[in-house]
Amino acid sequence: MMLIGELAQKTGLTRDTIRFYEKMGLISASDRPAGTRVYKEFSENMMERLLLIHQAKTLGFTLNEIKQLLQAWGDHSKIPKSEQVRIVERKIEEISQKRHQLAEIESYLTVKLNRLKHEINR
Amino acid sequence: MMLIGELAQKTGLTRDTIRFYEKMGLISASDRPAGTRVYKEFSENMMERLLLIHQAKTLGFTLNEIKQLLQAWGDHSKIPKSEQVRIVERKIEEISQKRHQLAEIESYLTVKLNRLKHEINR
DNA sequence: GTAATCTGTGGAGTATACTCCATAGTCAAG
DNA sequence: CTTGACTATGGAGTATACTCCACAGATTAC
Repeated sequence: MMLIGELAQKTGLTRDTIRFYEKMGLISASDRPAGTRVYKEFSENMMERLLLIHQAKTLGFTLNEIKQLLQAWGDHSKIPKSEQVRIVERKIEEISQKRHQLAEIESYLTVKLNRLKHEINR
Repeated sequence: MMLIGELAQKTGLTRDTIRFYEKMGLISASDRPAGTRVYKEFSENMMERLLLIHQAKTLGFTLNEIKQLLQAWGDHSKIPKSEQVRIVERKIEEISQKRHQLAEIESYLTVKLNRLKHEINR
């Protein structure tokens, strides 16, 4: 368990971003009393979740999409298992599509690159 | 050559989005006089470019990143060829990273999926 | 025991990428 | 020759995802 500063340092995200994600319900924290106030404590699990969120974001998923996916495997999820399976299956399908698109763009860029190199050696 | 309505219909983007991209310099148009005003005409080339832009966006690239990339192969680009090569090479590298990340997330999801299915058949 | 650094809250502000609207000119169909 | 569907421009508004700030209490290092 760790406080927000340590979590920020370990994930490379800012405290504000982490608080934003917590308010959005992407991650959860437990309360730790501190005098008249309450600090928030985060688990290793939440640290890994943050890294996953960050990765998914750079791959073009929105926070709402990610949230829906994360809810599909919370043990206390109210979503029925069969529905959870459907959500995860759909996400895997989307990922496969994205990989296909990346391959397409990559080959497109490779052609461009070879043309450029050819122009240089002329 | 076509006007914006046809381009919108063919790419699935809205006119507003296309105008926004044009103002941003992602695509270009030629002028076609129409009385006291001027309409804009777009080539097949620009249509394909829009599809590429759309694809790149769903893969997590920002419009500014895409713009930089597109500028790297404009014939009238002021960027030296050697620099163009570097830009395209870097993009290809990023794409390869993204593919790696997608593979990671996919295997993560597949594990989750199997666990869920196992829980159902219990 | 006090200064520096941490913590939370609330709210305002910013960047990106659109999206909508009002106004007004253009053009093809009947 | 008018009506309906197209076009452009300028500017306001929206959704997403942060980012920053002021304030105030908590903790650590000296």
